Amino acid sequence: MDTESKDALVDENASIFLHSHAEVDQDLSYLTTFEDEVTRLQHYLPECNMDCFDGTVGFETFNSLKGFNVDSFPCAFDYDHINFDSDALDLYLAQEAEETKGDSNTLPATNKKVLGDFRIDSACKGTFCAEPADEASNSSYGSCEKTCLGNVALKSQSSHFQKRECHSEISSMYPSMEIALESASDRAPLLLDKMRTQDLRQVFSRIFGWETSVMDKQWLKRRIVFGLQNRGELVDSLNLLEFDKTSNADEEKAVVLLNTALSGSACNSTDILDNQLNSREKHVKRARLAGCNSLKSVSSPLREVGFCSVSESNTAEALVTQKQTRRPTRICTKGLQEQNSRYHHRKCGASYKNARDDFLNVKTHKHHCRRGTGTGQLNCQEESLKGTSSCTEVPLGLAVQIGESTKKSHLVNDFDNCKDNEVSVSDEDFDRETSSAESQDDVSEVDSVTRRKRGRKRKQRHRRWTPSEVMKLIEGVSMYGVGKWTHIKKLLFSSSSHRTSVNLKDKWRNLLKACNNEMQKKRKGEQGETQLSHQLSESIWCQVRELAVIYSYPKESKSKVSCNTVASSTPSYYC
DNA sequence: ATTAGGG
DNA sequence: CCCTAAT
Repeated sequence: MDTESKDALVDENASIFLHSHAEVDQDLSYLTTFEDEVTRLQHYLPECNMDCFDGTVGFETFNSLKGFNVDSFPCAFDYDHINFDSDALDLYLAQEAEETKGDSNTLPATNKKVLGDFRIDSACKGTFCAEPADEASNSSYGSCEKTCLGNVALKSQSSHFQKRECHSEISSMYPSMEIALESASDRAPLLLDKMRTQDLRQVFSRIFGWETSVMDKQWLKRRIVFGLQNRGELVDSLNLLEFDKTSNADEEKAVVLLNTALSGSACNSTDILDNQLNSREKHVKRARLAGCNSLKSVSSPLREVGFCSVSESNTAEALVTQKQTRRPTRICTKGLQEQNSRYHHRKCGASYKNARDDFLNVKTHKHHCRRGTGTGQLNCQEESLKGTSSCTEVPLGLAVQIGESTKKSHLVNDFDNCKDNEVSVSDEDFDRETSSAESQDDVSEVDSVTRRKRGRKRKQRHRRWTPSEVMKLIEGVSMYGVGKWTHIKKLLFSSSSHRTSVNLKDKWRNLLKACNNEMQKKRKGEQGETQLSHQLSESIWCQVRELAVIYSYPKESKSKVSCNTVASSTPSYYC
């Protein structure tokens, strides 16, 4: 590959990535998937250097000014395989485009290896390396000039990683990533490339459910490929496409095949979501390394399950998983603007904010609807439904513990009540926030139905604390003490963007209260246990009690804990 | 920016 | 979970 063609290649990639902001803002479909956000990210890093890819890898923790938050970067691995696919696809498309320039129709076999030969070098412990096995590419690998796209510059600097003791997890991640790469061996683009722009757009609309104004073939191809992948039908489609290709089918057929591949299960994303709302596998693909830097390596068993499923991407199960992982989203702004007077904007979690709102400058409006606003709440929900009927995504009923409603009065609003109505948020928020493998048990069908009836958007503010989260919190308190919420957050909840330090504090407060209630019940001999107490073993309460004694939470101690436990009772009495 | 505490 | 005050 000579210099000239490299430049051309860069240009090709530029056409992939560098859509204008106006274009991005105009077409809401740009904001629908993580992959789009990577694209958007690259607006800011058009030079496409190594760090650029670091950025895509650790998107959540990316800060345009500071680079990565090193602390949490190691936990951002859940996106890696996606990005690999993306970048590999970029490279592939670029090379393919270049090839087809000189050689119109034939698609050299060398194209295939572009994707297939990626390997993840796990030799560098704690360092994330992905390099093309291609020698030619490697030759200019280090330079990281504008050709880095062609070189697949996916390499993180070791220093970013060696800080954390995630090595084992990272290592265990490699197999799945390799598989992810394997499964992405894309021949779909081959066929897609033969299709006219109109066809691509047609396919796009079939996949995503709405028309896009984008005429960029590269972009459309990427979207389609990822759309297929999202629906877990990439493999199937590839098979169809492959077959189709060998049988000399024409473009029309390609469209038909693509549509066919999609029509079976994917044409109505709403229905799909309805049906698959509560599937526990939804989060698998994005299973993150939650708690990977936990000092005691509080491991979530579900994590392994997640990775396992990813590795088995050829199984039907994994297909389902993929299908549920990402889905098209529409950004709803119309109607909301009318409602803005009823809302007020509100800040949100720090990391979240940094990674998204600040950086991307997305139209991510957070609307806040408080109970005290009279008719506001109901109206806003109903009207936003009306005004944005075209984008009424199924509310992904998030976990709300019904059982807790009976205990609501005892806790500090642990059971939250419809405060935020967050719309126009890209999928990733949801995925990210629900991707924690631990939260898989959270989904309450009854509640999701309830929410749906109430016109609830898919964004739920309240996330039930899972037992493992509680355990992490308790562990954190025991290690750092009460009040060190920021430390605990950073060290144990760095991967849980939705758990802020304040949340931890609140949860601890609630835990103390709940713990106290448990004890009172025990004294009375009652057995009416809360759902929470079912999930949390007795040892948990025991730990809470002891910690409550040690650290005696301010104010809380005066009322119940200290009066009952510290003063009169032996903390370990019930243990 | 964090934390405590009320709602 | 949200908000505010205090630090």
